[in-house]
Amino acid sequence: MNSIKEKLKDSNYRITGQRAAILEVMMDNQGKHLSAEEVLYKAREKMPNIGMATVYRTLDKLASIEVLYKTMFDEGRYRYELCDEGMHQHHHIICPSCGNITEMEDDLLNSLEQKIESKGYEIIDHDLKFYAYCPECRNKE
Amino acid sequence: MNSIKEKLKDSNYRITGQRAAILEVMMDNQGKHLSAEEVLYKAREKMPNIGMATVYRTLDKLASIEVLYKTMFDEGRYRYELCDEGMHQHHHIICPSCGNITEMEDDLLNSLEQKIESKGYEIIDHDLKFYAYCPECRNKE
DNA sequence: AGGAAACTGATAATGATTATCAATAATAGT
DNA sequence: ACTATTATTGATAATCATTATCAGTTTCCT
Repeated sequence: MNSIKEKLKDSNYRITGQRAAILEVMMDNQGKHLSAEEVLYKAREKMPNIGMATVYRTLDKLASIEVLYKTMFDEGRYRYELCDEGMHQHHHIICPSCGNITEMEDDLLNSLEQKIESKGYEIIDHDLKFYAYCPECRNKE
Repeated sequence: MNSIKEKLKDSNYRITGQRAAILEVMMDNQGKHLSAEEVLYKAREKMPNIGMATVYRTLDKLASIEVLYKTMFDEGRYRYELCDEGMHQHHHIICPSCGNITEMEDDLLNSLEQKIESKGYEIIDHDLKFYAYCPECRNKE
């Protein structure tokens, strides 16, 4: 939490009650992938008058300083998730039935990245998603 | 082209001038990833009165019968691309500078998919994207 | 040719996100 | 602590991509 505040200050961002509330929400929901709307409602439990524009602005700022990941899960809106310092490559498994998003760690992509870099590219990031019915949904049918 | 028309008929879809024009556009731009807006303008060169709703409807229908891929490239809108029968796993490399999208083929993910399936998931699809400066853009600086 | 059903274009509606702007609050320097 | 500077806020309007509506048109089967 303190290192996050340092990051904010380094970028000339101020630490406001609203930002603290949003950060709290993200920390309370570590490992989850929240939409801006979900963050708004959860943040209003802590600060009832917080506005939606503030939520969008804050989430984007936090993503720009790499405190949050901002990802589009093919449903037409972004979701935000707290960065996990320790985790290196983390991929997502999305269940088309219940919508649940599971994370998995694996360094398999390293060799592919080397291949791409050997062609002259400079890789910044990657994004790997699997669309797969989860064990729970498969059993329901 | 004929096999595509078969697919349309099998799904009770009619072959109209508009659909033929859109298919032509997609075939003229094989390997490219067009937004609905781009398809609209290109289709209007062949059929000036074609409406945007028709483009959206047709692209979605063609994606539903697996004639097109529909992918969201993290820019807030979908892009469409003609399916290539022969290609198995095809991934995308997106240059954040010029926006160009390159394709690559690689079957590396098979082993990861097996791992996921052994946990009880039923994989439907996957999506792997690399964000990387392309050789051309790297040289410009 | 005729008729059921699918399709079309124009337009309005939606949903997510972004821009605007006057009022407010956080920080640095005194 | 006080103040000036500047970032930030909430409300609202605007934007952008996409979807729904609907009356009129076209396709295609017989």
